[in-house]
Amino acid sequence: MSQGRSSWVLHVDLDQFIAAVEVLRRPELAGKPVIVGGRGDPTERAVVSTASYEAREFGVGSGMPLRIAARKAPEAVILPVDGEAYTRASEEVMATLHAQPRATVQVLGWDEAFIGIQTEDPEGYARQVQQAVRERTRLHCSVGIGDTLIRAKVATGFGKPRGVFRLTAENWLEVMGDRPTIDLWGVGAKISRRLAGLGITTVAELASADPDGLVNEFGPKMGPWYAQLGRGDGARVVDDTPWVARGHSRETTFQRDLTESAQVEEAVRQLVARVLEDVAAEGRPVVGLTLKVRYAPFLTTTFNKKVAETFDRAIVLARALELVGRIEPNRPIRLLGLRVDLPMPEDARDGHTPTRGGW
DNA sequence: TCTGGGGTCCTAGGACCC
DNA sequence: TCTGGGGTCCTAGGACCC
Repeated sequence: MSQGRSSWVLHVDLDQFIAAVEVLRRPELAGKPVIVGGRGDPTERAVVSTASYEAREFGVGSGMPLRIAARKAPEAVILPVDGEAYTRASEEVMATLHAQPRATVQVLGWDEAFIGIQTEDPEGYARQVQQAVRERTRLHCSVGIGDTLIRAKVATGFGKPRGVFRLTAENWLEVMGDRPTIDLWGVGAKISRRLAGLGITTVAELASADPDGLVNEFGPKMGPWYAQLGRGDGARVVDDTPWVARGHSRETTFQRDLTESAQVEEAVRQLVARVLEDVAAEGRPVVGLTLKVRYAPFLTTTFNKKVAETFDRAIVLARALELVGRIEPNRPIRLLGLRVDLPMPEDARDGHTPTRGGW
């Protein structure tokens, strides 16, 4: 590590991004509890997109029903989601990252990206990145430094807010070993429970788990992937290949449950029309169609239909309406939400397409 | 008045073919 | 009358992330 420049992965993550963007254009909100979600109306069915740190002190967090958030933080200012504003801010941030010297940038979403960099002083580089982002956008970010993408990503959490943290093979188990598996990126409530069923509750236990047991439980891909996650191992190279969408979707939640098939048809027509706009812009044909029907918060039914490569709106709509015909034909309709997914052809990048396991 | 909307990827099982 | 295995495609469903 002392000779020349070593390769590092930096993970840059904006702090309370959406709330921060809102505060920038409403300076009077600085230091106040701010919640952004839905149309900003806590009486509607909607959830919190982001809460400011002040709002989080009341126990408000992302994904929480807006109604409950408003109850927990009655003083909070609740604002509607303004996707275009966040897209603009995001573009400024990413342009700043791309302008960093020698940086390879892999954008992960609105508010985070990996940077691949060769340097002797990753902390110094990270501080430079933070300063550049702050000067150009007035937004603050945290930076994780790692020798793999996974370690960099996990490291960021220890840097928040506005900090820098380094996580490598050297200190991974020391820092993460005793933590529950759910703290890992990619392990949620369900998987951590299944891991516990195998006697694995901590990251250290997962890191040294019997590979065969994991394959038995999770299959040939996910089994080895979870073992690798436990060790923090994986890809070390930041991949700046332009991202190509695998498909597009539109989802909606009804303020009042739908009960008539005519209403369902109309809703599907609208969703299909909206998602086809994205597909038309991409210029690649649709190759399938999935209709997800939400009957209750946790009860979803999926209908798939293979579609021969087509750009034809009428055909796509007709296929979607065929699927509508399969929704509970013998029972009264009571629909909470709908989602239409339109996959597009795999991009021919000779097997390069990064997968979750590729991390 | 109980849960958004946009994504990604994996697995199991049945149908079908050789 | 009894009995294969492997591969691929498609559908349904699940899990997770921001």
